[in-house]
Amino acid sequence: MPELPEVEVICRQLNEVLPGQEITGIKVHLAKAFADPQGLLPELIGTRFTEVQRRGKYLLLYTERLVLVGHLRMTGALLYRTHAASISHVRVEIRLAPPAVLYFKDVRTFGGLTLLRRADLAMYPPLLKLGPEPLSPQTSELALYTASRGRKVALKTLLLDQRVIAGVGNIYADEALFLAGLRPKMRADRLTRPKARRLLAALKTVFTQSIEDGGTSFRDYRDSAGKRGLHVQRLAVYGRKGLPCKRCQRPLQSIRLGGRTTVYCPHCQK
DNA sequence: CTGTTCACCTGGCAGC
DNA sequence: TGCTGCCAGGTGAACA
Repeated sequence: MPELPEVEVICRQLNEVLPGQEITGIKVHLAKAFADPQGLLPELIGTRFTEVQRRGKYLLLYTERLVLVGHLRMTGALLYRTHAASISHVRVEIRLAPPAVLYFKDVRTFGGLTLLRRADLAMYPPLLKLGPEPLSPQTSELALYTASRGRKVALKTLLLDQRVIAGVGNIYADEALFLAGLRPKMRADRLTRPKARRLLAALKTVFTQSIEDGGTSFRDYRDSAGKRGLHVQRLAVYGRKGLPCKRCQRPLQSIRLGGRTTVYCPHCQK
Protein backbone atom coordinates (compact mmCIF):
# COMPACT_ATOMS: atom_id res chain seq x y z
CA MET A 1 0.00 0.00 0.00
CA PRO A 2 2.47 2.61 0.93
CA GLU A 3 5.25 3.92 -1.24
CA LEU A 4 7.88 6.48 -0.33
CA PRO A 5 5.53 9.46 0.30
CA GLU A 6 3.17 7.48 2.53
CA VAL A 7 6.04 6.05 4.57
CA GLU A 8 7.59 9.52 4.81
CA VAL A 9 4.33 11.00 6.15
CA ILE A 10 4.11 8.29 8.81
CA CYS A 11 7.78 8.80 9.66
CA ARG A 12 7.32 12.54 10.21
CA GLN A 13 4.21 12.03 12.30
CA LEU A 14 5.79 9.39 14.52
CA ASN A 15 8.81 11.62 15.01
CA GLU A 16 6.48 14.15 16.61
CA VAL A 17 5.12 11.72 19.18
CA LEU A 18 7.45 8.76 19.81
CA PRO A 19 10.85 10.16 20.85
CA GLY A 20 11.21 9.99 24.62
CA GLN A 21 8.35 7.53 25.04
CA GLU A 22 8.99 4.35 26.99
CA ILE A 23 8.02 0.94 25.62
CA THR A 24 6.12 -0.71 28.46
CA GLY A 25 5.09 -3.90 26.68
CA ILE A 26 4.70 -5.70 23.37
CA LYS A 27 1.77 -7.90 22.43
CA VAL A 28 2.25 -9.99 19.30
CA HIS A 29 -1.07 -11.17 17.88
CA LEU A 30 0.43 -12.72 14.73
CA ALA A 31 3.86 -14.30 15.16
CA LYS A 32 5.07 -13.74 11.61
CA ALA A 33 4.46 -10.00 11.93
CA PHE A 34 7.21 -9.66 14.54
CA ALA A 35 10.64 -11.06 13.69
CA ASP A 36 13.14 -11.23 16.53
CA PRO A 37 16.05 -13.25 15.11
CA GLN A 38 18.39 -12.37 18.00
CA GLY A 39 15.91 -12.80 20.82
CA LEU A 40 16.14 -9.15 21.83
CA LEU A 41 12.53 -8.63 22.88
CA PRO A 42 13.23 -8.67 26.65
CA GLU A 43 15.80 -5.89 26.13
CA LEU A 44 13.25 -3.75 24.32
CA ILE A 45 10.88 -3.46 27.27
CA GLY A 46 11.66 -0.41 29.37
CA THR A 47 13.69 1.36 26.69
CA ARG A 48 12.64 4.61 25.06
CA PHE A 49 12.19 5.60 21.45
CA THR A 50 14.78 8.12 20.31
CA GLU A 51 14.05 8.80 16.65
CA VAL A 52 12.17 7.59 13.56
CA GLN A 53 13.76 7.47 10.12
CA ARG A 54 12.75 6.24 6.67
CA ARG A 55 14.87 4.39 4.13
CA GLY A 56 13.06 3.56 0.87
CA LYS A 57 9.77 2.06 2.02
CA TYR A 58 11.22 0.95 5.36
CA LEU A 59 10.53 2.67 8.67
CA LEU A 60 13.29 2.67 11.27
CA LEU A 61 12.04 3.10 14.83
CA TYR A 62 15.11 3.64 17.00
CA THR A 63 15.57 3.17 20.71
CA GLU A 64 18.89 3.78 22.50
CA ARG A 65 20.45 0.48 21.43
CA LEU A 66 17.82 -1.32 19.37
CA VAL A 67 15.85 -0.56 16.24
CA LEU A 68 12.51 -1.80 14.96
CA VAL A 69 12.56 -2.04 11.17
CA GLY A 70 9.06 -1.92 9.72
CA HIS A 71 7.74 -2.63 6.24
CA LEU A 72 4.05 -2.07 5.54
CA ARG A 73 3.94 -4.00 2.27
CA MET A 74 0.42 -3.74 0.79
CA THR A 75 -1.95 -3.02 3.66
CA GLY A 76 0.17 -2.31 6.73
CA ALA A 77 -0.39 0.72 8.95
CA LEU A 78 1.19 2.09 12.12
CA LEU A 79 -1.50 3.75 14.19
CA TYR A 80 -0.66 5.85 17.24
CA ARG A 81 -3.48 6.15 19.75
CA THR A 82 -3.66 7.91 23.08
CA HIS A 83 -7.15 6.71 23.91
CA ALA A 84 -8.82 3.30 24.04
CA ALA A 85 -9.37 2.19 20.47
CA SER A 86 -10.89 -0.79 18.78
CA ILE A 87 -8.93 -1.48 15.61
CA SER A 88 -9.41 -4.49 13.35
CA HIS A 89 -6.57 -6.67 12.06
CA VAL A 90 -4.05 -5.58 14.69
CA ARG A 91 -0.98 -7.84 14.39
CA VAL A 92 1.34 -6.20 16.96
CA GLU A 93 0.74 -3.74 19.82
CA ILE A 94 3.59 -1.65 21.18
CA ARG A 95 2.39 -0.37 24.55
CA LEU A 96 3.69 2.96 25.77
CA ALA A 97 2.83 4.92 28.91
CA PRO A 98 -0.87 4.05 29.37
CA PRO A 99 -3.12 4.55 27.59
CA ALA A 100 -0.87 5.29 24.58
CA VAL A 101 -0.31 2.42 22.14
CA LEU A 102 1.35 2.08 18.74
CA TYR A 103 -0.60 -0.48 16.71
CA PHE A 104 0.73 -2.37 13.71
CA LYS A 105 -2.37 -3.15 11.70
CA ASP A 106 -2.20 -5.24 8.52
CA VAL A 107 -5.18 -6.81 6.76
CA ARG A 108 -3.22 -8.95 4.30
CA THR A 109 -0.40 -9.84 6.73
CA PHE A 110 2.43 -9.30 4.25
CA GLY A 111 4.13 -6.65 6.35
CA GLY A 112 5.86 -6.78 9.69
CA LEU A 113 8.43 -5.51 12.17
CA THR A 114 11.96 -6.83 12.68
CA LEU A 115 13.88 -6.18 15.90
CA LEU A 116 17.64 -5.64 15.52
CA ARG A 117 20.56 -4.12 17.36
CA ARG A 118 21.35 -0.65 16.04
CA ALA A 119 24.90 -1.84 15.46
CA ASP A 120 23.64 -4.59 13.15
CA LEU A 121 21.41 -2.37 11.04
CA ALA A 122 24.10 -1.61 8.47
CA MET A 123 24.38 -5.35 7.78
CA TYR A 124 20.65 -6.01 7.45
CA PRO A 125 20.35 -7.44 3.90
CA PRO A 126 17.04 -5.83 2.84
CA LEU A 127 18.44 -2.36 3.54
CA LEU A 128 21.80 -3.12 1.95
CA LYS A 129 20.15 -3.83 -1.39
CA LEU A 130 18.34 -0.50 -1.60
CA GLY A 131 19.28 2.02 -4.26
CA PRO A 132 19.70 5.75 -3.59
CA GLU A 133 17.02 7.99 -2.10
CA PRO A 134 15.26 9.88 -4.90
CA LEU A 135 14.75 13.03 -2.83
CA SER A 136 18.40 13.28 -1.82
CA PRO A 137 20.17 16.15 -3.63
CA GLN A 138 23.12 13.80 -4.08
CA THR A 139 21.07 11.42 -6.23
CA SER A 140 21.48 12.20 -9.92
CA GLU A 141 20.02 10.83 -13.13
CA LEU A 142 23.15 8.70 -13.40
CA ALA A 143 21.60 6.26 -10.90
CA LEU A 144 18.81 5.62 -13.39
CA TYR A 145 20.92 5.87 -16.50
CA THR A 146 23.67 3.53 -15.28
CA ALA A 147 21.20 0.95 -13.95
CA SER A 148 19.38 0.91 -17.27
CA ARG A 149 22.43 -0.03 -19.37
CA GLY A 150 22.05 -3.49 -20.85
CA ARG A 151 18.55 -3.94 -19.40
CA LYS A 152 15.80 -5.12 -21.73
CA VAL A 153 12.98 -4.85 -19.21
CA ALA A 154 10.30 -2.20 -19.55
CA LEU A 155 11.34 1.15 -18.08
CA LYS A 156 8.47 0.91 -15.59
CA THR A 157 9.70 -2.49 -14.39
CA LEU A 158 13.15 -0.98 -13.83
CA LEU A 159 11.60 1.83 -11.77
CA LEU A 160 9.93 -0.72 -9.49
CA ASP A 161 13.29 -2.39 -8.76
CA GLN A 162 14.24 -1.08 -5.31
CA ARG A 163 17.93 -1.61 -6.07
CA VAL A 164 17.77 1.12 -8.73
CA ILE A 165 15.94 3.90 -6.85
CA ALA A 166 14.49 3.22 -3.40
CA GLY A 167 10.84 3.87 -2.65
CA VAL A 168 9.13 3.79 -6.05
CA GLY A 169 5.95 1.70 -6.26
CA ASN A 170 3.15 1.14 -8.73
CA ILE A 171 1.33 4.45 -8.28
CA TYR A 172 4.29 6.80 -8.49
CA ALA A 173 6.04 4.84 -11.24
CA ASP A 174 3.03 5.48 -13.47
CA GLU A 175 2.69 9.08 -12.33
CA ALA A 176 6.36 9.92 -12.86
CA LEU A 177 6.43 8.32 -16.31
CA PHE A 178 3.42 10.42 -17.29
CA LEU A 179 4.99 13.61 -15.99
CA ALA A 180 8.23 12.81 -17.83
CA GLY A 181 6.31 11.97 -21.03
CA LEU A 182 7.85 8.50 -21.29
CA ARG A 183 6.21 5.21 -22.32
CA PRO A 184 6.13 2.73 -19.45
CA LYS A 185 6.83 -0.16 -21.83
CA MET A 186 9.84 1.49 -23.42
CA ARG A 187 12.91 -0.75 -23.13
CA ALA A 188 15.09 0.41 -20.26
CA ASP A 189 18.26 0.31 -22.37
CA ARG A 190 16.77 2.93 -24.71
CA LEU A 191 16.84 5.50 -21.91
CA THR A 192 19.08 8.49 -22.69
CA ARG A 193 20.78 10.78 -20.20
CA PRO A 194 18.28 13.62 -20.86
CA LYS A 195 15.33 11.25 -20.47
CA ALA A 196 16.79 9.84 -17.26
CA ARG A 197 17.13 13.41 -16.03
CA ARG A 198 13.49 14.17 -16.81
CA LEU A 199 12.37 10.96 -15.12
CA LEU A 200 14.27 11.61 -11.90
CA ALA A 201 12.96 15.18 -11.83
CA ALA A 202 9.43 13.82 -12.32
CA LEU A 203 9.90 11.37 -9.44
CA LYS A 204 11.05 14.19 -7.19
CA THR A 205 8.04 16.28 -8.18
CA VAL A 206 5.38 13.61 -7.63
CA PHE A 207 6.96 12.46 -4.36
CA THR A 208 7.24 16.00 -3.01
CA GLN A 209 3.68 16.90 -3.96
CA SER A 210 2.30 13.68 -2.51
CA ILE A 211 4.10 14.20 0.81
CA GLU A 212 2.54 17.69 0.96
CA ASP A 213 -0.86 16.08 0.35
CA GLY A 214 -0.31 13.52 3.09
CA GLY A 215 0.11 10.64 0.62
CA THR A 216 -2.33 8.77 -1.62
CA SER A 217 -5.28 6.94 -0.06
CA PHE A 218 -6.49 5.06 -3.10
CA ARG A 219 -8.05 2.42 -0.91
CA ASP A 220 -6.37 1.25 2.29
CA TYR A 221 -3.66 3.74 3.15
CA ARG A 222 -4.04 5.67 6.41
CA ASP A 223 -1.49 7.81 8.23
CA SER A 224 -0.47 7.22 11.87
CA ALA A 225 -3.56 9.10 13.03
CA GLY A 226 -5.82 6.96 10.83
CA LYS A 227 -6.44 9.78 8.35
CA ARG A 228 -6.51 9.51 4.56
CA GLY A 229 -3.97 11.13 2.24
CA LEU A 230 -5.39 13.58 -0.29
CA HIS A 231 -3.03 13.08 -3.22
CA VAL A 232 -5.52 10.78 -4.98
CA GLN A 233 -7.16 13.94 -6.38
CA ARG A 234 -3.95 14.91 -8.13
CA LEU A 235 -3.22 11.53 -9.71
CA ALA A 236 -2.90 11.94 -13.48
CA VAL A 237 -3.01 8.30 -14.61
CA TYR A 238 -3.03 5.73 -11.79
CA GLY A 239 -6.52 4.27 -11.40
CA ARG A 240 -7.81 6.36 -14.35
CA LYS A 241 -7.99 3.73 -17.09
CA GLY A 242 -10.35 4.83 -19.87
CA LEU A 243 -10.79 8.31 -18.41
CA PRO A 244 -9.64 11.35 -20.40
CA CYS A 245 -5.98 12.34 -20.09
CA LYS A 246 -5.75 15.49 -18.00
CA ARG A 247 -3.43 17.00 -20.62
CA CYS A 248 -4.84 15.94 -24.03
CA GLN A 249 -8.32 14.60 -23.13
CA ARG A 250 -7.75 11.34 -25.03
CA PRO A 251 -8.63 8.13 -23.15
CA LEU A 252 -5.94 6.62 -20.95
CA GLN A 253 -4.85 3.09 -21.74
CA SER A 254 -4.15 0.21 -19.36
CA ILE A 255 -1.64 -2.58 -19.94
CA ARG A 256 0.19 -5.10 -17.79
CA LEU A 257 3.93 -4.89 -17.22
CA GLY A 258 5.76 -7.32 -15.00
CA GLY A 259 2.45 -8.43 -13.57
CA ARG A 260 1.47 -4.89 -12.53
CA THR A 261 -1.38 -2.86 -13.94
CA THR A 262 0.03 0.14 -15.79
CA VAL A 263 -1.93 3.17 -16.97
CA TYR A 264 -0.56 5.72 -19.42
CA CYS A 265 -1.50 8.16 -22.17
CA PRO A 266 -0.52 6.85 -25.63
CA HIS A 267 -0.56 10.42 -26.97
CA CYS A 268 1.40 12.24 -24.26
CA GLN A 269 3.92 9.50 -23.47
CA LYS A 270 6.32 8.47 -26.24
C1' DC B 1 23.06 -13.11 -14.60
C1' DT B 2 18.47 -11.71 -16.84
C1' DG B 3 13.64 -11.82 -17.19
C1' DT B 4 9.01 -13.69 -16.00
C1' DT B 5 5.57 -15.73 -13.11
C1' DC B 6 3.75 -17.04 -8.92
C1' DA B 7 2.84 -17.28 -3.98
C1' DC B 8 2.01 -15.01 0.13
C1' DC B 9 -3.13 -13.19 2.43
C1' DT B 10 -7.67 -10.85 3.17
C1' DG B 11 -11.41 -8.14 1.65
C1' DG B 12 -14.05 -5.25 -1.60
C1' DC B 13 -16.54 -5.01 -5.60
C1' DA B 14 -18.58 -6.04 -10.25
C1' DG B 15 -21.26 -9.20 -12.57
C1' DC B 16 -24.50 -12.76 -12.78
C1' DT C 1 -29.50 -11.54 -1.55
C1' DG C 2 -25.70 -14.55 -2.46
C1' DC C 3 -22.19 -16.60 -5.01
C1' DT C 4 -17.92 -16.35 -8.07
C1' DG C 5 -14.07 -14.41 -9.98
C1' DC C 6 -11.01 -10.74 -10.18
C1' DC C 7 -8.24 -7.16 -8.36
C1' DA C 8 -5.28 -4.69 -4.91
C1' DG C 9 -0.20 0.53 -3.12
C1' DG C 10 5.13 -5.25 -2.46
C1' DT C 11 8.58 -8.42 -2.77
C1' DG C 12 11.16 -12.62 -2.90
C1' DA C 13 11.34 -17.44 -4.43
C1' DA C 14 11.13 -20.47 -8.22
C1' DC C 15 11.62 -21.13 -12.81
C1' DA C 16 13.18 -20.89 -17.98
